[in-house]
Amino acid sequence: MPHRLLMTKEYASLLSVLSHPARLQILEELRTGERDVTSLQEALGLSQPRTSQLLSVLKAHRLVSERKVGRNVMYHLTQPELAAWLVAGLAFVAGGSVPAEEFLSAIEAVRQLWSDGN
Amino acid sequence: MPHRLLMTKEYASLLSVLSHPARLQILEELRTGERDVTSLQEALGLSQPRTSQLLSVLKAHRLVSERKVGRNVMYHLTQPELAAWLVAGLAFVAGGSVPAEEFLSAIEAVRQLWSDGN
DNA sequence: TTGAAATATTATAATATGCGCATATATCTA
DNA sequence: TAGATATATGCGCATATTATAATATTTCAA
Repeated sequence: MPHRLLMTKEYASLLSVLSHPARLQILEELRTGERDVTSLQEALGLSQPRTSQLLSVLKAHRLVSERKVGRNVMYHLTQPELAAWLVAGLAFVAGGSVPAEEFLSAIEAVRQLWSDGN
Repeated sequence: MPHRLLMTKEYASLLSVLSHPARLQILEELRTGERDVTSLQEALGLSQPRTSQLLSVLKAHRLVSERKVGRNVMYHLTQPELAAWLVAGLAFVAGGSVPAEEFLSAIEAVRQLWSDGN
């Protein structure tokens, strides 16, 4: 398979990992540093197994890395710059349309959230 | 539904549209300007109906816009900056690992392709 | 070593997506 | 108007993804 197509496929597969609300939220939580599974689980309001499998998907694509501390597992962004790139991508939500006022403010709110230390 | 979750869902849905090799290729083709359906169809080696439905997905999410010219339909990026953002995202393919030499060069090749006028 | 806490894995039912095929629509040209 | 060209749409099936529930593994602490 030619390089270009290979790349396109790899890239598409990366994007498909990102294209999931809960996985995006996990990345959002990790933008400020390490978190253990239970902490993420509570922040997202998900079950423990669900949280764990979402993390394993992110891990499989090397978006997050783990570190064992006692009986906990701490997760962090493998490449912290990913968070900034994701924030930049928010600009394309709602496409080229003229979005509703409310929607614009929602975008801005989330942008803040991701940018600030919270 | 709170703003934040709404946004996350919207964003995830945008990313899912991007997470498809052929759709990425279409966006790649459009990075330099307008193209009609037949031209895209030939560039991608897809059937006409398939090309058309891929375009309709991109259109539904306002990533591309159309313009009728005679009996042709010309498509273009609604937000041309999307292409640059996608190029930046290539950095995260293969995650934080140390990728094989060959793989790195493939990334670079594609980056060139997207950046240059071809 | 036994129990409890933290995390991971597996099986599975429900749902969504991808894609080929047939067909429809619209526009131009002879 | 008939035919050809360009594009779009609807349907159906195969496959992929999501999410829940049950179960397993690891580690600590008493």
